[in-house]
Amino acid sequence: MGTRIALVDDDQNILTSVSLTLESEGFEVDCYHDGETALRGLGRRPVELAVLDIKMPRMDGMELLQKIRAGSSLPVIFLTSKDDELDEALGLGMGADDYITKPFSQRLLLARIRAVLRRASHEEMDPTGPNIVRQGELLMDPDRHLCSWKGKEVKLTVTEFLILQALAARPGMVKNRDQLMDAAYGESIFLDDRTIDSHIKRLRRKVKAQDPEFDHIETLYGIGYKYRAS
Amino acid sequence: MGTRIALVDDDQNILTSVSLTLESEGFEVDCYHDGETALRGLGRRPVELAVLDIKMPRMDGMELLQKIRAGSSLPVIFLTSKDDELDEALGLGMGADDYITKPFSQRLLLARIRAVLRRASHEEMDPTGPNIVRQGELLMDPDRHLCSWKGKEVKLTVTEFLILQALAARPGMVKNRDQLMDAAYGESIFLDDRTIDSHIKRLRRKVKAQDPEFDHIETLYGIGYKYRAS
DNA sequence: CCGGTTTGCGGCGGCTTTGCGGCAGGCCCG
DNA sequence: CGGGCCTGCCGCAAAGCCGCCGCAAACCGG
Repeated sequence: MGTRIALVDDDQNILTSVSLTLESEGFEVDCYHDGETALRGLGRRPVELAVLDIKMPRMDGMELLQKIRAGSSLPVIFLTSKDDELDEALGLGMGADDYITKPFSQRLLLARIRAVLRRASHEEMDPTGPNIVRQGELLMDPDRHLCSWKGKEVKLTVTEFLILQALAARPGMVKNRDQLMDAAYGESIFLDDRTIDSHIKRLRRKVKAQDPEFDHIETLYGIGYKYRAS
Repeated sequence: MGTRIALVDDDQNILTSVSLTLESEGFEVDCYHDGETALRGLGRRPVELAVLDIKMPRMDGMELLQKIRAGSSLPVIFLTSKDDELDEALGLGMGADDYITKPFSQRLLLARIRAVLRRASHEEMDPTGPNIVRQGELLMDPDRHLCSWKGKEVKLTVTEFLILQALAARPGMVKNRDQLMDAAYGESIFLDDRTIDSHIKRLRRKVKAQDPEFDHIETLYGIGYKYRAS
């Protein structure tokens, strides 16, 4: 008998197509149209993983996740609409294990489901999970190379991404240019210190393009930079 | 038997979800709803790490931390709401070992807990810990280049920071100008003694800008300076 | 109380660090 | 091969920092 999965979405199309796919892969699927019925259903028929749409009538995914998490550590994958603010992916911060943006391929969903299940089963030895950085309004997902400020996407190059990540992962902590260099490139590479300044310049410019108020990348004269928590 | 962790938060949701996660990871968890009961409980059942919400009824995390620190070096991780003020981040200055802003993923919390525990266990042999200075209302955290008086940030330059640190690290102890020079720059540099006076001048001015009453940097005529404990 | 010494403090010139526009080489992709 | 992006660096201007000066006030021993 296959692994049981709960699927919660108010879109009947998704419900049927996804459940067909999953069943053809040997999973057993419980479908729900909204959060409230899902919550009741989950009480009666426990599952090993839940796939939740974020936007739903009566009780949305976020709220449902909280209620679920109040009583168990059930693995959860979120479905988010592309044009839902990226912000919603913050659900990850709420304790979801992964998320997928619509539209998505069945193949991708399957891969994610299997990955989450794998992680859940031997959790201690495989701490490889989505390594989301969330600092106030800043959201970074290295796995998908996604970065957003106040829900609006900020397109960063790899180097910029790594530097911002290094800063935001430890808000308040001062990083000198060498440390940022190490974060961006491996250790032991020789470049002008001031190259970091250039990246900081471009970083600030890009985020400010979304929000002129942004000023969380602080300069410490003679020391380096730090990310100021909100 | 797993490592014992105390979890203190007034939000039942967090209490249950976090404790479930931690227990599934092999930790043993003691839950408390507020600081007062936590303090009593900690006396009866010692733990190896405490996770505290900053905002709580009856006795908040900050106060609890102080009471804990009065009698032990128990590792502490703070939970902060994202809209708590900067001041809260200073909880670190109060001697917390790390902090996480809500909402947070279970995964992140786990990672931080393990990191703090790892650091704590290695601490005896590796004195490279956070080197926080706390003297009454004065807080200094070199890693974050953070200095605050009565919760208000005081922006210092590197030299000023080093000098104040040298003074405040040993309150009451007199330092002559050469000693302060050594603290600020390495040893063996030749500068006019009176340069120190300039830094002291600017230091006093900056702290007084936050609190005109401040007078803890004392002059010892013909000898040097000392930091007077509150 | 007096004179010499020490300190507080405003200010200033020079040096260092940073912000930022710009540019040219490199890489990737069509 | 051509165009577009990324990137490292340069150079200038602005900002920040620091050491020192000079004067007035504070201090202290006699």
